[in-house]
Amino acid sequence: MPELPEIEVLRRSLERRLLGRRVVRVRLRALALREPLDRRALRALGGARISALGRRGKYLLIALDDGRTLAVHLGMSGRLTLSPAAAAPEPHEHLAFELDSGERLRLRDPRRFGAAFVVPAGSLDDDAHFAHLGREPLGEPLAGAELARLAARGRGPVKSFLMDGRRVVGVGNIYATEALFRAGIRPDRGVRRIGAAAWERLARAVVEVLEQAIREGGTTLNDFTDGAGAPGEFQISLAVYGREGEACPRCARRVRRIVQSGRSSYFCPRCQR
DNA sequence: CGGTGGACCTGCTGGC
DNA sequence: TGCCAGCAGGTCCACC
Repeated sequence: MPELPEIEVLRRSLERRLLGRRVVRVRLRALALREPLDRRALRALGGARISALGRRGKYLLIALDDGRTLAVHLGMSGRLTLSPAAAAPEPHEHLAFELDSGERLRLRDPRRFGAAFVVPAGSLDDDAHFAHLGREPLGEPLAGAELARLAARGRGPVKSFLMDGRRVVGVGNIYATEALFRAGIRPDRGVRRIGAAAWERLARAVVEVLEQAIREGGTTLNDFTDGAGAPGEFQISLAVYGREGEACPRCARRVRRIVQSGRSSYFCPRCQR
């Protein structure tokens, strides 16, 4: 479900309401998400105060004032919301943190592809979850030459390359698809057959599509919301993702769908080569 | 080393 | 109306 823009929207929406809050109590209702939950380490967050909210790729990083970090990944179906502690647990609410504000930060995840774990003080860079993650595409904006360099020893289709978190983080199926449309590149084109100009267009398209999606509150296809429960609006701006058979917004040709590595790709056969 | 395909889960939808 | 195949925003690992 959530790619970089959704996690960034979530981070910003939770930041104001979580900073300075103390964790009063930790509630665990599941043994594992995509990996076992470390009950002892999670429970031991009780008493700590939240000092910062960060993000690395698709991981939300909740920093505590003693240096520990609570890392949360939403997988495909995860949601993280803040609501009054008195409200009953919601379906698939596997993990929750009661705060001194009288609210509860709730992690729901029907498919349990997400993750939640505690990173000890000072070891964020060493943690195996983050060790091999690639470059953040925003901040210092991604450049075409850099994409070309990252792909230099690779083969295979450009869409798989874009979605490979060891190269560039945060770009999933929706935003890889949309960036390729904006850059005019077919998702099944091999990285070996992409020239400098196309890499430049692609780098710019990735940055633009991610930034626009953040501005528009993320993409809500089914159930994404920010920390307050508000849906995003970028789904209105999707040019081709999920639009098989519809008219290309640029040339009105029918959008095609193909399957690559088991994932759907959508593209315009006229605008993308 | 790099790339692919399957596994991990539950829930919803669309076609019959 | 009801059932079920197919599909879903991600990641990891075994295998070639």
